[in-house]
Amino acid sequence: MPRTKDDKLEARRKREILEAAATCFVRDGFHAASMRAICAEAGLSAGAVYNYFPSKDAIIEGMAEWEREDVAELAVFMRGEKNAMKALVEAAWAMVAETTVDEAQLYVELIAEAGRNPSMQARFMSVDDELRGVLKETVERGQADGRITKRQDADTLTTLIMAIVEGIAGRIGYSDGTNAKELANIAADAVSQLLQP
Amino acid sequence: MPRTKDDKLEARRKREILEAAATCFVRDGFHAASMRAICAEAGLSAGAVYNYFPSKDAIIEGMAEWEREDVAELAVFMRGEKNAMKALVEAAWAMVAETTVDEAQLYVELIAEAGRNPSMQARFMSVDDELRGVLKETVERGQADGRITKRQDADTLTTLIMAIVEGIAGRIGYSDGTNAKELANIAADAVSQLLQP
DNA sequence: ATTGAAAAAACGAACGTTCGTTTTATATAT
DNA sequence: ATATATAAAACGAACGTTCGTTTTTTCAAT
Repeated sequence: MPRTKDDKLEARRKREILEAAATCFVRDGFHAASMRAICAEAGLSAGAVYNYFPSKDAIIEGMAEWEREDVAELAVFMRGEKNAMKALVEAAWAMVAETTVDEAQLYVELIAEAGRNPSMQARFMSVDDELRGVLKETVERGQADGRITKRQDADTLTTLIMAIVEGIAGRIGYSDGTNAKELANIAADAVSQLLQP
Repeated sequence: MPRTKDDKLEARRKREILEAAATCFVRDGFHAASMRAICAEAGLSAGAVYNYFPSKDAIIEGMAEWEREDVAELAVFMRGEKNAMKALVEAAWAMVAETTVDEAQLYVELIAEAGRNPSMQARFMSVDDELRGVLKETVERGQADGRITKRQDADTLTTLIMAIVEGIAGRIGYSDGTNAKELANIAADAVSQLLQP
C-alpha cells in the first residue's frame, strides 16, 4: 500500500529551505544567490527544492512572511502594556536591540526587492501597514490619557517612530554589529523625547 | 595621422553609461540588470561599453561616487550658514525633499551591496563618514553658541539626525512618491525638536 | 514477522537560456 | 595609411528549471 504524505516533514523541510535560503541571500543577495547554493546549504540535491517551492521567487516571497510573525508578536506586547508611552519606548528599544546584522541585511534586501517587484511590494506594504496600525493604536491610546503629546497627530508621530527605528536599525547592517544596544538606547531616548507631552 | 583621443567625449560617454546603468539598476537591481540591457539603454554595443568600464563591478563602483558629490555640496551650504540649528533643520528638510523615488531605490541597492561587498562597503562607509563629519561639525558649532542642546553629546545627536533622514527618505522608495515634501516637514520638525536646547 | 506493490522524496544529469566578457570585423577620422 | 571607436558575433560558464530514475517509507496481505 502507498506511502502517506507527511505534513510534518513537509513543513520542516520548507522551514529548513527558507533558513538555508536566508543564509545564501544574506551572503550573496537575492539574485546572485543560486538555487544550487540554496540546495547545498539545505543539504539537498540540485532539484529537490522544487518539490517544496515552485520557483526561486516563491522562496523570496515565503521569506517576506517572516516579518509578519514579528509584528503579530509585537501587537500582543503593545496591547498588554497599560502605559502607552512606556510600551512605545520599550518597543522602539527592542526593535533595534533585537536586530542582528544578518536580519538587517535581509531586511534591506527585502526592501530593495519590494521597490521593483509589485507582488513583493504588496506583501511588504501589507506587513508595514500592520505594524503602523499597532503603533498608531498605541499612540492614540497615549494621547487619550495624556501620556503622549498632542502637538502632532497620531499619524505623524507613528511615521516618526517607524522612521527612527528603521533608520537606526538599518545602520546595524553595515556597522560592526557590536553596538546594537547602544543604538537601541539612542532610538528609545529619541522616541521618548518626541512623544513627551 | 592618428585619431586624437577626445577627453571630453570620454567623460561624456562615461556619464551616459552610468546614467543608463542607473536606470537599469533601479528597474532590475544590480545583479538582475544585465550588461546587454545597460548597453541597449546607453545606445551602445557591448564592445563600446567595455572601452569605458572594464567590468560590470566597475560600473557599480562608479555609481557609488555620485553620493560623494552630494555630500561635498552639502558641506559648502552647512559652512555658509551661520545659525547651526537652522542649517541642520534645513539640511534635513532638503535631504528628504530632494530624494526621488529612483534615488531612494538606488540608495537601497547600494546599501544592500555594501553589506556584502567589502570594496563597496569601504566606499560607502567613507562617504557616510564624510557626511557624519559635516553634520557633527555643525552640531558642535551649535552647542558652542547655545543654539543646540547639550543634553546629548554631538555624536549621539548626529547619529539621530542621520537615522531620521535615512529612515524617512528610505520610505520614499516604496511610497507612491507624492508625499516627499510632507515627509520632509516631518523630518525637519523632528530634528528641530530634538536639537532644541 | 515478512513481503511487495505503490506513493513520496530525493537525486543528479541535462536542457535551453542568459550571463559577463572577449574577439573579430568594419567604419571613421586623421 | 593608420589608429581608434564602435558594432557584431562568439565564448565558456553559470543560471533556473525539468525530468527520468533511484531510494526510502508505508501498510495491506500474507
